[in-house]
Amino acid sequence: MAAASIPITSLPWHHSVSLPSPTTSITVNNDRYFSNHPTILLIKQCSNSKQLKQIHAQMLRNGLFSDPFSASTLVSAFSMSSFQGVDYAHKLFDQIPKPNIYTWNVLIRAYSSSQVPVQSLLIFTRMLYRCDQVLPNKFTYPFVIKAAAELLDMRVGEVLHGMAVKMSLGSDVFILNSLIHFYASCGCLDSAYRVFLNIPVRDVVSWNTIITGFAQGDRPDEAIELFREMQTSLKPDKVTMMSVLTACTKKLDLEIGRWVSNEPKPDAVTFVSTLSACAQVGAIYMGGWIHGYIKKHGVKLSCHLITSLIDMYSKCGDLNKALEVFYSVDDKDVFIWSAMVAGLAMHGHGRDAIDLFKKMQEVNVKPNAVTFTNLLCACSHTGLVEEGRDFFKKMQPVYGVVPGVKHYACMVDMLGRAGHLDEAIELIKAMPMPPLASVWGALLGACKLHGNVEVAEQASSHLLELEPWNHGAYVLMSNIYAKSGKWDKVAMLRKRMKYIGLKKEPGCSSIEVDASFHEFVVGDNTHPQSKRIYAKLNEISEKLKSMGYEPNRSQVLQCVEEEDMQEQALHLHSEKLAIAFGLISLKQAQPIRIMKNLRVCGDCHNVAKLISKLYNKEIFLRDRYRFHHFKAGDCSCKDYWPGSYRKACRKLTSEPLP
DNA sequence: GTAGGGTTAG
Repeated sequence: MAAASIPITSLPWHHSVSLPSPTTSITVNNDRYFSNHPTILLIKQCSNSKQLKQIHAQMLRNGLFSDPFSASTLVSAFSMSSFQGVDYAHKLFDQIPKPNIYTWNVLIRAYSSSQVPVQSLLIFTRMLYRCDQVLPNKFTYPFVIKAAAELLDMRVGEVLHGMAVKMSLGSDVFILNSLIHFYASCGCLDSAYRVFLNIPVRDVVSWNTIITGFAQGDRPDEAIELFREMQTSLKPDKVTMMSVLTACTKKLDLEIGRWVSNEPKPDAVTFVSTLSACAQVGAIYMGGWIHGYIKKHGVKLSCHLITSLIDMYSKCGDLNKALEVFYSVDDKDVFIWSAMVAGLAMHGHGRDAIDLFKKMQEVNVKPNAVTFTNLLCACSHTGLVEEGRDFFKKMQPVYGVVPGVKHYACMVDMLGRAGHLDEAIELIKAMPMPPLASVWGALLGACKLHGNVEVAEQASSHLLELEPWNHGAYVLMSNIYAKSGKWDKVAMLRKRMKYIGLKKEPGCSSIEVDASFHEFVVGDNTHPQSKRIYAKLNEISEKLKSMGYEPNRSQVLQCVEEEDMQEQALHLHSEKLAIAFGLISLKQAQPIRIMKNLRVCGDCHNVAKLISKLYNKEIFLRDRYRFHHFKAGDCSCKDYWPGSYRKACRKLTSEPLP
């Protein structure tokens, strides 16, 4: 068969595209397969249905449509786009003589989240009655159960539940999670909870689903209780926090409702738990609203509540508000002082944190272990090594606080970051307790900063021994290898990660605009305002170039070879998208507040500094470890955090010792 | 060699 060359002018990436023709074919189980990967790649690159339709026409002409794999890929591609796309996918599906289970599932999935979820169920029954040896599998059930949940059809859901069990799929966690969602949607929280309890190994989604169920079903106390229980075995994620936030809001609503009907007012405990959820997700609007409510209704400000407020404002990026609350109280206990030290620390005001610590002693409040963790953290984040060493040394003899693992981790972090790797290692060796993962993690982080491969290898092997599932360790290690050009080792690590099923946590940034959250991942184009965002990014990029800015390529630590590809990867980091969105959607006087789940990369850090100057805009960026406050071209971290440790070290050594 | 894929919130 000769290659057919057809111009598809509307495809953006080429002026003309040749569809590959099948060059080889083999027969397996009476089915003929063609080797045609390029077609599939082509389909996967399509961004709209017009392009897909053109490819479909071509496939029909050169016989590729009779290849089940190509055809099902096409159906899948159509079903991904809008509702019209699903409709078209359905028509296409009907033209396939013997669809395989994957193709069935594709269509069922597409309908399950469409405007007509009932179609999912209809196609499912069609599949059952066709009797051509295609049976539903573990991928089918989550979709049909989802459709039943959408339709709130109790009977259908129960039947599906029974079928899945009969097919020995009764312990598949995906199916069971879907069932929890189904029963909860139908208002049968007890059935949902029973399913939840029967899951052999519960994952984050299981917990999230049941927590959400209770939160939305007006049983917020149970939701919050489950959230507490969850934390003993699993790390909550973004979805968990949103669900907990819902639960807290509900609780507050219920409390207010009860208060209106002359029952006891919402108490401080309610506010403490709600504020803590706000702090964790960075919901400053909601947090501020609660603070307003507290003031308006004269809720008694206990030390606990004050601590929560300070913590919330600090973690949401409003240090001034946190300080305002702090100074408005006369009688402060050790928790309030410690929270304020932590707030100053995470915003990079190490000196102020130390001053506060001194003031605390002047008024005779005795520091505890938490105070010292925060204090050492402050020293570490600002590079105050001498001070940190001194406090650590005095902890036990002067203040009577025995250093714990956390304090050692802080010290290792501080020393390592400042370049004293040997001293950090000596400290680990001298630890009276076994070093936990946090200690090795700190050492590994320092190795990344200083490009020390040998120590990094040791640290990561200790870390992975303790936490084999820690993908952060793999990513750090592979970045260290990449930085020193050891691409073979990078490849080996990626292979191993894949082998044990670990995935890199995708970078994700969120921004709160008028009380609603907007999230971005790398290269995200799913936001409704996506076009405007990218236009803004281009504008920024032009302006920065004219200022003489060059992207910092060492930040792209994947094996990307082409130069402009690298620039693109940098260009599309989630924090940049969020900043661009902030620029177009906030008023001039409003600062941009962004939260990132990972650490900010050096290039984004530079760009943020430049943008703060260029657009005269304050930017608060909370990353995994701390805050960066960008203003007039500078950052509150004084560049000590991401990459420029040398500068900070030089600054340190030139300063007189205390 | 003949593959691929799922659940939770707003």
